[in-house]
Amino acid sequence: MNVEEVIKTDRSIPLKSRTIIHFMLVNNKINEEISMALKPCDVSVQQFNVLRILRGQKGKPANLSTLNERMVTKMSNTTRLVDKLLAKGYADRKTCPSNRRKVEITITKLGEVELKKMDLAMNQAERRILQNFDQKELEQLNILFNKF
Amino acid sequence: MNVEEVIKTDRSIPLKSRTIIHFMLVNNKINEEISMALKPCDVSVQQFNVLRILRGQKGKPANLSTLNERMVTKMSNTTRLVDKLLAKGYADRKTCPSNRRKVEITITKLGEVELKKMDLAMNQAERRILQNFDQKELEQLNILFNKF
DNA sequence: CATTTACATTTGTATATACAATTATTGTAA
DNA sequence: TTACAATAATTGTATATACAAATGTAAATG
Repeated sequence: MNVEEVIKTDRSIPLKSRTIIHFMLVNNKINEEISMALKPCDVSVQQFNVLRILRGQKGKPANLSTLNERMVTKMSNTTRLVDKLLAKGYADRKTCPSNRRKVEITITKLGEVELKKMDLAMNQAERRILQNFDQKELEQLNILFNKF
Repeated sequence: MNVEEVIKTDRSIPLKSRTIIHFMLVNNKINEEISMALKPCDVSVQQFNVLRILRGQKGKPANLSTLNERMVTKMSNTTRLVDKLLAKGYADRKTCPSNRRKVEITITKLGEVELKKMDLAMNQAERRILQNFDQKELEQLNILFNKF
């Protein structure tokens, strides 16, 4: 992927600007791959993400603030995101008996079954996205990402 | 930035998955910085991007498909994006005389003045985002990004 | 030269997201 | 124990984005 070629410019871009633009271009590609992979499962990346968190709870219910805290991309409306999962029957929501301000969200059996399929699709997408990287380069990437 | 800490998990994540999640976390941070930087200028990243392209045309008008082609993040509605720039008086739009299907978009004097301010804000954001990187690391990043 | 096809942009519509305001519940201090 | 503040979630609203359909213009074809 050549930056100058993709955005069709013939001028040279300062290294810092170029790095940011380059990053954004990669981001577009990754998003495309992932949403394409999850499309047959009929969930968004965010929904997939929340399901994974719920599964990680191992039965222990999660409330909205916990979900928000653990989400990769925080968004201002976790309520409505969970609404979608309820509508699909992938999650269950009830008010917390000990503190009725809170809410208890769990993944359903169906949610777990579907999540397995999503995992598969996601793994394939990850392999496609990172197909040109060897182990050492991936580690290098992670080290560099730590500096952000 | 430690992935496991940010998403609050205690399990170890496979390297490929970790890389993707790490990337997304960095993306969030970059987006936050940039939209914060551009907020006082009252434009979105996309609008800023289009203004830069228009300036790059050096007077030569651009049509919508050209803009779309050169935008870092392609989006399905360049018409309405340009509408916003017109409303702010940053751009000008007229139908192309030689081919009335096309449209000629140019940056206005005011647009150029404001874009200068945005450049400044953007440069500061870029410096903040990349403050922990030295020249060599930036080059390394760009090389690795090429592999996506 | 009438008809079809291709092109460039715009509009409609559904969904997503950001941000602020509101509701409901609990905790706390006078 | 009443009033006030803090917490947790929900709702309203404005804006953003994705995707498809529609509009208007030009080119090509018979």
